[in-house]
Amino acid sequence: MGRSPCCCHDAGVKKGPWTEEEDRALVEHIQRHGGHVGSWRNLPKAAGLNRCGKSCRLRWTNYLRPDIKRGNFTDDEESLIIRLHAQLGNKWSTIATHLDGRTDNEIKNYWNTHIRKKLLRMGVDPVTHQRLPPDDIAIASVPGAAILSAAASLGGLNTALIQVQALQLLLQAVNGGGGNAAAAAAAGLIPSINAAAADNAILNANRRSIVPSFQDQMNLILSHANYASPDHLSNIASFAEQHDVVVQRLNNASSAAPVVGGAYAEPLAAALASAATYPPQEVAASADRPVQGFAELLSEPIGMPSMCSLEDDEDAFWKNMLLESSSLPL
DNA sequence: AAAAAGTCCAACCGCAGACAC
DNA sequence: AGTGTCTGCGGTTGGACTTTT
Repeated sequence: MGRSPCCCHDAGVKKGPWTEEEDRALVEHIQRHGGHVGSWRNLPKAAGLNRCGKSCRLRWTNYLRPDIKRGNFTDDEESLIIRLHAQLGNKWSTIATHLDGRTDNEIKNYWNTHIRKKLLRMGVDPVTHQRLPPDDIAIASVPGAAILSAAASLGGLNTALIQVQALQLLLQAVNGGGGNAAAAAAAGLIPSINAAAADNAILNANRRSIVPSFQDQMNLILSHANYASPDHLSNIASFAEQHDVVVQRLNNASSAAPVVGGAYAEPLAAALASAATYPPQEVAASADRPVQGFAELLSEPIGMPSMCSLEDDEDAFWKNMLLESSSLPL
């Protein structure tokens, strides 16, 4: 109901950084009242502070509260913030309720100063969580070494995002959308993919997960690349459906030995080379195609999925990828 | 060593929902 | 139903600090 007159506009009310004495007065006042503030508007006078009630509330909730956790954000916290932001947008206070001891202000600052820039470096729009258009990031023209370097610079960012990025680039190349340049760019990601796969293997080794592993997703993509044309792939490139296929495969062959990191380089390079020189070689017998039916089910080709969109249940691949990495409930 | 540029984050601003009267 | 007050929220700012030139 409109804006209220605020004591902050009163002449003589102090603004700016808080002194130790002011902090002490505020904390002691709140402690004297058993941690209950009552009316923020009346608090400054009662506590002997020449501050506006609003300023006192902010100081308490963002800095002086005893349950506040200081220090750097962990990788898990960072991953959770990204996931929650994809789901909630700039609802910092809601996001803060999922992170013990972190304030909305702190999370907002961390997003704007760290995460946002990391996502942009990865070619991900921090607002929509979708990949930026190729014109914006010119990914196909970036040498493989530069992509690898960029991936390495991600530092603490959870490996799940590297995996997501790698898979998207790979699919783009395998689908033939980027031609030779895209294939070459994706090939440059092989070392990053291997590193991410190794990380993922470590993650999965510590728990029995029914979520498709990164290796399984890679194997599925490779299997597509080896027998299917780009046109065919464009029809079956729904991650939600790939997810179903992978789950089915896992159920059918749960004892299969996992593929470890370094094993990808050779078959992946071959697959990319094949995709880049479409039309491809001999197409395998249709009976061997696990996703043969999808092309018939879909009336129109499906484009690349939205990156990290957690609101869309059809994008179970992204959701599971991130859930797996954070192992935290929604 | 010093100036300029960039980064970080505590604190402020103003809007709007909830609630009391 | 209308109005005033309180509180919470998200966007923005400004100054301290760090890095680069």
